[in-house]
Amino acid sequence: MKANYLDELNEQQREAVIHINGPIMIVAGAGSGKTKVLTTRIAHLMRNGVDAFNILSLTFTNKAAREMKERVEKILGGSEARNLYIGTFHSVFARLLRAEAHRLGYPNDFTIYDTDDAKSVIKTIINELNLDDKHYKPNFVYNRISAAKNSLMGPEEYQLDHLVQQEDMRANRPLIGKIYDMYAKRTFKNGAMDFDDLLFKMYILLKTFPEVLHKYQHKFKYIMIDEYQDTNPAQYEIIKLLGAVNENICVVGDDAQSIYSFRGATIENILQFEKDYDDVKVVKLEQNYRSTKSILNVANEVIAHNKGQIEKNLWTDNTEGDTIKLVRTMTDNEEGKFVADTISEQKLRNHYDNRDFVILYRTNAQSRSFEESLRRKAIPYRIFGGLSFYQRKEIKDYVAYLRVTMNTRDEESLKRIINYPVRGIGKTTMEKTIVLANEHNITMWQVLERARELGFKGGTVEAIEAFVVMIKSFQALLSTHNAYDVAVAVGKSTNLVKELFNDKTTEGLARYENVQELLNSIKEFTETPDEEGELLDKSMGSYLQQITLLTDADQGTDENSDVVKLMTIHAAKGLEFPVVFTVGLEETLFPSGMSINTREELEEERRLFYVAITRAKARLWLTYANSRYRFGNLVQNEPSRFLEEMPEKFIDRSYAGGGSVRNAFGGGNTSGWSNSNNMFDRMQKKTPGQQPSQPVTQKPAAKPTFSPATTHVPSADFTPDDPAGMEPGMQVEHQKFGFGTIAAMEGAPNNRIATINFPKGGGEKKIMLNYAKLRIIR
DNA sequence: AGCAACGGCGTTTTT
DNA sequence: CGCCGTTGCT
Repeated sequence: MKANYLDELNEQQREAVIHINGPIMIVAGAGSGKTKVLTTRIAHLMRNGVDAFNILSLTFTNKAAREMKERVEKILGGSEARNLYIGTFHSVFARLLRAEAHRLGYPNDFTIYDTDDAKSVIKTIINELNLDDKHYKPNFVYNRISAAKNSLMGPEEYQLDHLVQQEDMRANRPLIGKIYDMYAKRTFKNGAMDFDDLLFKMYILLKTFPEVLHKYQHKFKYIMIDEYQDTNPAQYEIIKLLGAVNENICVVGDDAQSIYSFRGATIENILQFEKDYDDVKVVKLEQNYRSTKSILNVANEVIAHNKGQIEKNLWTDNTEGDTIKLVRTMTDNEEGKFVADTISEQKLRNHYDNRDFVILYRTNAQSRSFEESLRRKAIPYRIFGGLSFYQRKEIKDYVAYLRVTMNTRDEESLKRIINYPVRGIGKTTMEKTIVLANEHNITMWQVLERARELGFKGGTVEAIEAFVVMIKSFQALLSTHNAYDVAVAVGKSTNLVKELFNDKTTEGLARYENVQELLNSIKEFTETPDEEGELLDKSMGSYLQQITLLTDADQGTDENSDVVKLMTIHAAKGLEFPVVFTVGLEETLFPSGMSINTREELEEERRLFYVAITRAKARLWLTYANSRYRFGNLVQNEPSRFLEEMPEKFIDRSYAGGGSVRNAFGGGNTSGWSNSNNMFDRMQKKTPGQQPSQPVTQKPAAKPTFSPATTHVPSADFTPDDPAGMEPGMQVEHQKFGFGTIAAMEGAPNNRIATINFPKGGGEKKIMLNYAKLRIIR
C-alpha cells in the first residue's frame, strides 16, 4: 500500500481528497489531474473507514470505471476495490433495475432496446396510426420522446403540457404525444426499456417505493459523479434523491467542457450545485499537467469567447513547446494525405509511435479520407465510433434469439427471428398473430403458444409449434448450462451458424467470423470474474443487458496495440494524446451548420473546440480544406470562425504541408501548391515493395472489449480437467487463450478464481474455474 | 419468397 | 456519395 499517496497531490488536489463528509464540488480544468483526485479520494475514504460497499461512483464510460477501480486497487493494495460500485449512470441503473424492475411490472430480465430497436418500435406505431412516416420521421419522434424522458416527463404530462404541445403544433406534428403514449405502453408490454428508461424508470422506482429509496440511500453513503457538467435533469433528480440522507455528494466537472446538451444535459446542474446544498465545499483544480504552454494558452483564449463561466485560471508549469500548426489544404482528400504524411514524418523526426497520434473530427462521416490516406501509407489505425459490433445484422439476429429466450415478451426481437432462418412462418401468419394478440390482449408469444387452439392450421401450426418448442428448449437449458453453452445450442438448433458458414462470399465469411466473435465474447463473459460490483451475475440476462450498454469508448482496451486512433471529439472526451490533429475546421462543419443559430449552440461548439485542443499534450495540428465532398457534391467552405479567435503568438500559420507558405487564411487560388513532393513522400517511395502485402491496418469494426488478441487452436486431444486439482504454478491449456501458467488463486472454495498468465493469449487473465474449461499440462 | 434495381435521403455529437 | 428501404420482378 502506498502510505504517502497524499504527498503526490498538489494543495488543491489534496484539499479535495481529504474532504470526507458533506457536499463538495471539484471544478477540474482540463488536464488538472481529475482522475487522480477521484481515485485517490476513493482510496482515502476507504483508508478512513468507509466501506467500499457504500461508495457509488458514476463515470462517463465503462472503461473509465474499470480504470478507476484498478487505480484504487493500486493505491490501497488488496482487493477491496472490487466491492466499489462504479460504472456509468446507465450501466449502474441497469444493474439496480435488474434487481427491482418487477416492482414496476417489468421482468427483471427486461430487454434493453438500443436506439435502433427503439426507432423500429416507433416506426411500427407511426404506421399503425396510419401516419406518414415521411412526415412523422421516427428519428425526430425518437428525439422528442428522449428529450421528454430526460426531463422526467411521462406521456400523460407530455400530452397535457401546454408548452410542449405548442411546440409540436408549431412543428405541425401534434400527434407526437400520442405516439409517445403508445410507445411507452408498447415497450412496457415488450418488457423492454430504452436507454432513457434506465434513468426515467429508476427515478420512478425511487419516487414510488420509499423502501427502495431508503435501501439505496443507506447503501450509497458516498456518491461521486464525474463529468457532472454533462448530466441531465433525470440524472440530477436521481442523485438528489439518493444523496438526500447523507449528502455526501462529490461532483467533478468543468463547465468549459460541457458538450452533451443535445442529449439533454444541462450545464445548469453544475452551475447550480452550490445552491443545492448548504455548505458546499468548492475546490478548483487549475494547474494543468497535460499540455504545453502554447496549447494551453490557445485553449484559454478560445474559451474566453464564451460568456458566463465559472471563473478559473488554468495554468501550467510545462514548457512552452511547439507552436500550434494551422494548415489549409485544397480538398478533403489532401487534408487526409497531409495528416498521413505528417504522421509519417513525426514518427521519424520525433520518434513517435502510431499510438501517440489521434485524429479528431466533428462528424463520423469525415473519417473516410483519413482511412484512405493511412491505408495507402500502411499506417495501422483504428476508428472509434460508427456502427458498433452489436449493431451488425448477423449479431442482432443472433442476439434476438437470446433475448427472446430470456424475455418472450420482447416482440421486437421475436419479429426479427420468427421467420429467420426461413421456417414457414410468413408475413400472413405474423400479421394474424399480431391481430390475435391485440384481440385477446396477450403477447405475440402467448398466441404462438396457443396457436392450434387459436385456429392456425396445417403446416403453419406445425412450424409455429416447432418454433415454440425450440425456444422452450433453450429456456430449459438456462437452468443447467451457462450462457455460453446456451448460446452455442441456439446457434446449432437454429442453423444460424451453419448458414453463415456455408456462405463463402467475403461478406459471408466476415459475418461468420463476427458470430464466432460474439460467441467468444459470451465465453469470456462467463469465465471472467465480474469487476463491476459485488454481484457475480454471469447469467445470460446479465450478459444481454451489458452488451447493449457497451460503447465505443469501452472497447479498444488493448492499450498495447500500436495504432493511430480516429474518433469524434465527443468520443475523445477525457482522453489525452501526445499529438493531436483536429481536422475539418470549416464553417458549417465545425461549428456545425446545425448549431450556429443561437448563442447557446455556438458556445457549445466552441467548448467542443476547446475540448479538442486540450486533448493535446505536446503537439497540435489544426487543419481545414478549401472544399470537400458533402452528400456527393463538392462544396466550398470558409475557414472556421474559431480559427480567428486564437492568439497569433502561438500559432504557426505558415506551415502548409506540401507547398504554399503564404496565405493560409485567404481564399483565392493556391494552384500549384499541391505538387506534394515533400520529404515524407519521397521516403515512402524509396522502399517500394517493402510494404506488407497485407496492410497492418486493424479492422475498423468495433469488437467486444473482451475478445482475445489471438486465437489459439486447441490441441486435438483437448479434454477439460477437473478444476479442483488446479494450483498456482501449474501449466494449463485454455481453448482460446492457449497455454499459460497459473499465477495465483483466490475466491471461495466453491467458486475459485485463477489468475493465469497466457503469454500468447493476451497476458494475465482472471478465470472462474467453475466455468472455464482448462486442461492441465503439468 | 428472395433478389436486383431504384430512389430518396442524410450528417452533428451518444448512453 | 453511400446507405437504407421500398418496389417490382422472377
